[in-house]
Amino acid sequence: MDGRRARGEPRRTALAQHAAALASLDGLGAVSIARVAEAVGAPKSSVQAAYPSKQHLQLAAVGAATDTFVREVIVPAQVAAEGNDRLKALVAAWLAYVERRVFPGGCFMVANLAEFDSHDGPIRDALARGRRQWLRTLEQQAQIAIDSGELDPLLTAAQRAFEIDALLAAANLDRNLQASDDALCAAANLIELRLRPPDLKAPR
Amino acid sequence: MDGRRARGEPRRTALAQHAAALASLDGLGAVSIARVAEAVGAPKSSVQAAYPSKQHLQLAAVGAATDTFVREVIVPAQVAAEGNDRLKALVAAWLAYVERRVFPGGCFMVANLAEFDSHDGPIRDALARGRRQWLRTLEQQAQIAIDSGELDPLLTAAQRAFEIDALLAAANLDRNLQASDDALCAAANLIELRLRPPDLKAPR
DNA sequence: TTGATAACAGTACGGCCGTACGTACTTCTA
DNA sequence: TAGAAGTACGTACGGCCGTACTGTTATCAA
Repeated sequence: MDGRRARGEPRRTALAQHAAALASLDGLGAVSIARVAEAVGAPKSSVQAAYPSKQHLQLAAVGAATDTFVREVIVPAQVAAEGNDRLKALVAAWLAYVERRVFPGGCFMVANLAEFDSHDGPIRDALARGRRQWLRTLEQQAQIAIDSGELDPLLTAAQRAFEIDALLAAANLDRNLQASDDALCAAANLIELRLRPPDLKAPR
Repeated sequence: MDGRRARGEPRRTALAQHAAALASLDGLGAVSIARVAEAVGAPKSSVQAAYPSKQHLQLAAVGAATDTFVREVIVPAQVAAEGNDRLKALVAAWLAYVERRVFPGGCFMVANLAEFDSHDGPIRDALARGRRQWLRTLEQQAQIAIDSGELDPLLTAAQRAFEIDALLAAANLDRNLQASDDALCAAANLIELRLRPPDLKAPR
């Protein structure tokens, strides 16, 4: 335990969180050392003291956003039973995390993946890793739901995960474009329909 | 007809197309006058002569991309009969347009909507307008398919359009992340499943 | 023919950015 | 106790960018 390093850590996490918030609005590319410094009320050189380069700061922002995502979406859904209930809980937690504006620009991942999907490098790797973990979480629960007969086996677990993520990302986009939460409700309804058990496929 | 203005138009369209290509890779925000000028081998001041400001150039890039999208996706699908066939043709044309790398970074709209969905202004408006047109095109054909019994009325036409667009956008993302066209095939399979007529819902 | 207009090219200025240093103070280590 | 390491701040430099300004040439209208 090094008190010298520990002393600077609160500032580092504050910087990373502010950087993540900025990135959710303007994209990681627009996160400059000067803007983050201004956001926390510190001189530019202090930010540089905490993170040796811009890329380090960007990576820290991705890390902070990933932690936030786990805390706000993954963890709350753990109270639900595995399978379809957990799947629906993950969806509900995701929509709530976007609606609550944990990040001012909606979902951090959705906002930044499109920007870096064509640039290889550590930032894209970090973003892609987070996305894969999220998809795997969905896929695991979908597999359980399929195995237990809660979900129609017409679609594989991977397809279920892909579909849910795609609908959520599109809902995030429409919410930001329309400046209204209606898109989130619409997506919730649509996903609910898609997650109905096989025997409810034709309700009447 | 003014020959002076007509003389400069090829250069303007060339600039807009190069700008759109750059934007599909790095985002519209990273499209600088200097980079576009270098891409076409002209001095910076010539680009400024063609477009009075950076924003005009960005708007022209959106316009050029919209035209390209219509030419490469909307028009080719018009040969299919209206309804489910047209819907499948639109999906196939979209996937082909991404796979052929008409834009080097995949779909121009997907790449830039996330960047501007939180910044109001003329650029966001232009992007949102293109998106709404695309969704309306899908919705119209979905409505025809529903009315003629080709699609399960469990989902509304708007939900069908939203779902198809979401799956395509996610496919574009995965294609870029994995640098492989498998994601496009997977999305094609999934959408094909989701567009099956009602009597094929349970094939066995 | 003359003057206006527009396509081009060159130059220059101010702004923001990332980064490299230099410095003072605190904390751990040898 | 001396030195290394980390935080924090100030300053300065070079680079890229957007834009303004000037000038040249070609076209159209009067």
